[in-house]
Amino acid sequence: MLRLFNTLTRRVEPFQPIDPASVRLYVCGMTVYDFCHLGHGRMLVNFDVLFRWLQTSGFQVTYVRNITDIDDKIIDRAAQQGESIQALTGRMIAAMQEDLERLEVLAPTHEPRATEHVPGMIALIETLMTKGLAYCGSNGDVYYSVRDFPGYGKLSGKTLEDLRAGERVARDEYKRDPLDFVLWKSAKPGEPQWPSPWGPGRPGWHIECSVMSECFLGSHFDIHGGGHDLQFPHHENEIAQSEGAHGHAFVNVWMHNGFLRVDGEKMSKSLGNFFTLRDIFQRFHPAVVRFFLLRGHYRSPLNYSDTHLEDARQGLNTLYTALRESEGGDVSGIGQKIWTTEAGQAFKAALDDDLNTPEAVAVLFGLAHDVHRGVAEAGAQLAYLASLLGLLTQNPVQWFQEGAGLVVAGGADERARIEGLIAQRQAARAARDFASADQIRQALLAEGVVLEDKAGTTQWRRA
RNA sequence: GGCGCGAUAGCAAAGCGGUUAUGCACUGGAUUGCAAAUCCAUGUAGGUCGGUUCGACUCCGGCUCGCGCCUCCA
Repeated sequence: MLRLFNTLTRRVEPFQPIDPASVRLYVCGMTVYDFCHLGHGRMLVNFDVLFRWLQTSGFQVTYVRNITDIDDKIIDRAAQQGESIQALTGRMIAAMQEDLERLEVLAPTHEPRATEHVPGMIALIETLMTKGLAYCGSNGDVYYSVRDFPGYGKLSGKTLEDLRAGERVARDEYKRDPLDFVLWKSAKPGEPQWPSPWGPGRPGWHIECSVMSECFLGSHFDIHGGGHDLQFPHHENEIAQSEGAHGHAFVNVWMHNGFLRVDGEKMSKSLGNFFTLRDIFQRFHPAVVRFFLLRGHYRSPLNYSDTHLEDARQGLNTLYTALRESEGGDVSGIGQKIWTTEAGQAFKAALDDDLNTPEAVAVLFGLAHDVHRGVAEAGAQLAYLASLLGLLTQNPVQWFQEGAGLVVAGGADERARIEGLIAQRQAARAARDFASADQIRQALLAEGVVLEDKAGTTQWRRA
């Protein structure tokens, strides 16, 4: 049985969906004003693994991952670059989708955009007004009144007093309480705006998730996820909005993934220490990045460096070597019987234990070992289990020839040239001219091509 | 200042109150015309000080160090 760490209770607990056959999952996605960086990639891959594992576990999963396509940063960035908001967000959404496809992150069931749900947001704010949980400030902004929502702080484990004691709580003359947050912002000239009972304006950030989750999943659903930094205030505020409006529980399980770090510090836009996925993909194959991310537990911090990515690449190559050895691993005929095998059971136990992907990956290495020792079906099991994590999806021979996880120049022409040299070397070997044969081996090795003589033929791969 | 998380071998990273995690790198042997891959065999751990226990890397407490949230942030 699947067990998940629930931020709300701060412990790992058995997962039981509201409806036994299906799971409703919502994850806070991207604010599209820039390219995705590796930290975003980590979050998206982690929840992709959850999505996949829930499905593998037999649940019918409705997965909603929103896109925030209106907010201050988007407005600022568009102005700064002299392009329209739609042009900027359109460009960034396309880039994100390309990045995610390369990372083999599956498309969610629904991917709503904030701008498509403004009427719903206005309706929810009106409900909050009616219930006395929201008020309109003299500046025309509408605020949520946190002191009127009992239980504010339950997700982040903070009390209103704790929060007020913080040095960094911003003062705002229009708010009744410094912790009150904006539900609706009145429009400034030239900014995008929608009509509302409080005048033209645009929604605050938190309200969109309360509305879009309810639209697709109802007002009470199973799992809500996001990065650790969203725990407070974003998710806390979502709870205040949704539970305040509906008067009943909003989400059963809250999940938050740990940060990706650079030199021990959180990778973030504000620190400027981020690496975009597309930059990394210029050097490493996306599969290496995915594998690197899954070698760590989703809740632990994970340090990024080229050395770590290179370690991951070597490890992934070990798995691909086994897969190549087993001739690709014929997955047909595996099916449900995988769960009666030792490896299958260990793999399931690992993922059922709060998505312990490092341990699941260790099972894959065990199978790779079995392949080389001639254990029947080990290759097929390896390919099958790895596919459940979105790993080892490439053809192994191609994988090795196209760069073995590195991005190398050269296409079909380059391959023909290498194979020509290999043919020359084979001729030299046949003539027992080992000096010439070794010369070709050395020349190819110098350009990163490794030759592997085996059973009379020569296989090659990139180092 | 408030709240919380972490400290595992050369590097990365898990589980576990007593039995090999795993990967990368390294060492010896086998194999190979030479290699690569692989196999076999080895080595390197658990911040620090106490406590609980027959026994602790694993539980409890102090200390030190690192990180996060409290402001936009995945």
